[in-house]
Formats: sequence, structure tokens, C-alpha cells
Amino acid sequence: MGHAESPRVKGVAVHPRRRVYRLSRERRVADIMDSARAVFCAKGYSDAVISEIAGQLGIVEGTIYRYFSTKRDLLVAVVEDWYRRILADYDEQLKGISGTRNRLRFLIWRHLKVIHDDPAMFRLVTGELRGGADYRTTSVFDMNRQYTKRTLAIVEDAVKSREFRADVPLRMVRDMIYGGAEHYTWAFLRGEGDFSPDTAADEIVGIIYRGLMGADMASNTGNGAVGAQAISRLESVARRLERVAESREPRRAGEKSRGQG
Amino acid sequence: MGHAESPRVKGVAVHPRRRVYRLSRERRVADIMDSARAVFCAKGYSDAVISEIAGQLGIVEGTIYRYFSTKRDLLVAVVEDWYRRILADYDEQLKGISGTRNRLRFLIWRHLKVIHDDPAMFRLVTGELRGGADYRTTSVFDMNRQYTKRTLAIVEDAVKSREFRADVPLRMVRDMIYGGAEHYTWAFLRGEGDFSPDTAADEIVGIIYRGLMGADMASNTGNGAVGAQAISRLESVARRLERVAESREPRRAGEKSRGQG
DNA sequence: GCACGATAATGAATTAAACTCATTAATGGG
DNA sequence: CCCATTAATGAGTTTAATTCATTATCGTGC
Repeated sequence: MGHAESPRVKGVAVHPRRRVYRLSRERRVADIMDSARAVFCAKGYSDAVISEIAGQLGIVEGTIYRYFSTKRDLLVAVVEDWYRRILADYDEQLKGISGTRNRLRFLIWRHLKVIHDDPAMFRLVTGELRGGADYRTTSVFDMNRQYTKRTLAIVEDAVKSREFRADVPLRMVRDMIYGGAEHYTWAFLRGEGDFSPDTAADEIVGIIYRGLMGADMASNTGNGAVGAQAISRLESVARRLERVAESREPRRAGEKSRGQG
Repeated sequence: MGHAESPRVKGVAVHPRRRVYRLSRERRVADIMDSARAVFCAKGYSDAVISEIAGQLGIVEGTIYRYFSTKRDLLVAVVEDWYRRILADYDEQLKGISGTRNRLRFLIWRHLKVIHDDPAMFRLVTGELRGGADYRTTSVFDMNRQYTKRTLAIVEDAVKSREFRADVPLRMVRDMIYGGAEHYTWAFLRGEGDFSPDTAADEIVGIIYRGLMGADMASNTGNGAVGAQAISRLESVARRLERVAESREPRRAGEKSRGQG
């Protein structure tokens, strides 16, 4: 760092700049975003430092501010770019899959796969971007909407075709799918252990599709078992009420048989 | 700032301090946490400024650092305190409720109620604290564990008593409940509109408990319309009776093996 | 009522990092 | 080979967290 013989202007040392190479706007922006992504992913948003992003490219902080007005602006750009790539072949792939269950499973699996493949980016979205006051104005917000809209559509179709019951709360189903996936992967996102997108997808689809109710009721999935679930449940409630009644009125102990057809 | 007649020491102006009142450590800590909570909630963590927290109390920034080593430390303390209060009467209340469905619904409803009543604090937990690298070392982590453990236990019991099928993926159920609740309330947390904890709780419990499977078909259709309608009515009666019965049933003790049909 | 030691509180100084801007100079079209 | 355009610089400026040596209040024992 010794600039002992630097030229001087008005008595102040002036460092001769090393040869500076200029890039096109597009190229520089792309480079900065690459570098930013690496640093953001490695350190997280708040611990990432602009000077490091610049340093990696051999440029100066000010240069970054020529292209991105704030650090957050840079984050948004990086995330948008990532999201765009993810959504690129989304519909194309979905087109090749048919059947409610398969389509649903694919969307869920794909989401889990994204988390699994790029946990750091996912953390940026959920941990930093989504919480910001300006999130709604972000195109990430819109893209996410697009992203989950497909899920809603599939469930809606299933309702229309009577595969699902009529009173399904669509939005809640969607939120339980994506919220469940997110919570489920937290440990992994924190760097603890691993998870299987396949297993997780199966579990989620299973819960959503078949429901949690006792095995004796949910024998099959088709529309064949009309009311079977409901009847089964009524039977179990009846049994229970019998027990309660018995315990409260011992003398009139239930003579009714327990078996039903 | 003309301090023309301030006393001088070594030629430097010395501002005479106004009378300073000292509080006990406990009291000061409590005051700081109150003020911090207010500011954190109003501005969010990163936009909150220590000097404002201090200013509200008529003290100086340095004083806060006597009790909290970092801004984040202060955040953690505030959240811990909040969480502790929430968990205070948790088990007590839960004790008074019996029946899988009711207990599950209560836990979910209570969670949603907390979000509804104190969205800003909830945002601090999810947006700032949970993402931090040190989250696991926080007692908030442990408390959260306690918090969701109850849910897991209820589902587990239901599996044991065969009310739920045997292959229920416990953890995923828990994650879908809490993750679903969180996603569902985002818009509200961002300050857009409102939501009903009751409705949301019903929806979540409904999906988890009965499942999404379309065996019902009650709403439309010709084939079986009569039966479906009757079943629907019986179901609602059953639900009501069940609630009454559960409130009278002595704990869960009587939940022994159930005849398979 | 007073000295005094423990410690609450100060306020000025120090970093650290985001962000600004006047200036410099590479580049490509004429 | 100009020279206008504009990429890039680097030296600030600002804001906010954090540190610390110093000051002075308050409870306690005499």
C-alpha cells in the first residue's frame, strides 16, 4: 500500500488508478447479481456487505450503486431472477401430468425440491423479502401468486368434478400445503440434517387427499364410497354416546349390541 | 448550540447534567423492555432505533447497553417475555377440554387468536428471531417446542386410540397446522384486512380431522341425494352431542380400545 | 445527618456499513 | 483520431450500533 511517490495535486496524494476495464451495462448488472447472490446466500442478507460483493468483482462499492439504488433493491433483483428461472418451465412440466393426485403431488414435490436444492435462496425469500413492507409491490409477490395459483386451480377442479367435497376451503388448503412444507423444512434450512422431498410430498398429499380420519373409514378414494365416511363417523359417535350414557346411568346399562352393519 | 456559560474543564464545555434519577436494576430492565417492545412492534426490528427506545424513557443509549449487550439481545428478551406470558395458562386451559377434535381445535384457535391479538409481536418472532443463526440457542426455541408438543401429543393419542389411522405422519400434521395458520394470516400480518380465528380454526381442524376426500358428495347430485341429506343432518346433530358429551366425560381416561365395527 | 462504597447513568468517542457525488477516463461511433 | 457518452472511481457523508472512562445517586452503617 505504500504510495510514497504518488503524484500530488495541491499537496494531496493522488493514487494513480490501475487500468480500469468497462463492461456493458447488461454484463455488469449480471456480474453484480451473481456476486450478490453468492454473498447473500453465504452470509444472509443483513450480514452481507456491499463492499464484499464489489470486492469479488474487483470493483468499488459506488459502482454497485450505479445499478442498484439500495442493498434491498439488489436483493429483490437477485430473488426475482431466481424465481423467474424456477417458473420458466413450470407450466410445461405440469402439462404432462394428469389426475388430481398426481398433479398435486408434482407441485408439492417440486416446491420441496426447490427448497432442497437451494435452501439459501429460499431463506432469503422467506426470511428477508417476504417480511418487508414493500413485499407486495415486488414482482416476487406476483410470481409467488402465479406459483401457488396452480395448486388452487387443481383443487378447484377436483371440487368441480366432485372428486373433492364441495365445501373445501381452497385458500386454507393451499396455505396448509405451502406452510406445511415450509415448517417441515426449517430444520434443514437451519442447516440441521436433511429431508426427503419425496417422502415429504407423499405425506402432504396423503393428508390433504385422504385426510387424517381413521383407517376404518377411509378405505378407498373413489367416489364409490358415498357416505361411507360419514356413516362410519356417526357410528363411532353413537358408540361413544352409549358409553357416556352408561356411565351416567348405570342401572339402565346399555343392552344394545355394539356391532353394526 | 451556544453553551456560552457552560462550565469549562480544560477549555472544553461541560454540559451540566439535569438531575438523574436511578432505578433498581429490575425496574429499569422492565422499563426498557416495555419501551423496546413498543418500538420494535411499531417499526419492526431493523427500523427500530436504540436511541428512540432510550428516548422514550428519558435515558441515554448507553444505559440500555448496561443491561442488554446487543440490540438483538434486547429483541430476544422482549420476545421471551411475551412468549412466557402466553404459555403461562396454556396447560391449565387445555386441561379443561377433552376429545381429540375439541382439544385440537382449541390449540389451533388459541394460536390464531394470539396472532390476531398481537400481530406485531408474532411478526417479530417469525420474521426476525426465527431466521437468526442463534435461534436454536434461544429459549424461545424451547418454548416453541413446548408449545407445539401438545399438538403432537393429541394427534398421537388419537392414533393410539385408533381415532386416527396408524400411519399418520405426526410431524407433518403439526407443521401443516402451524405452517398453514401462518401462511393463512400473512395478509393480515402485512396489515391487509382481517381474518377470523374461529373460521380459520374450523377450516384447519376440518381438513386435518375429516380430510379432503370427496366421499361426501352431499351438495349436489341425484344418486343418493336423500341419504346424503340425512347424513348431513345427523352429522351436525352428532357434532353437537359430541361436544356436550365430552364436556361431561371424565377426562380421557375412558378412551380404551374401540370395537372395530 | 454524614461519609462512602456500590453501581446506575451518562455522554462523548469509536466503528461499521450503507449510500452520495464530483471527478476521471475507457470506449465506440463519427 | 477525436470526443461525446457514460462506466467507474474513491473520497466523502450519514446513520446507527456499540464502547467506555467518568460522574453522581442512593442505600447503609456510624
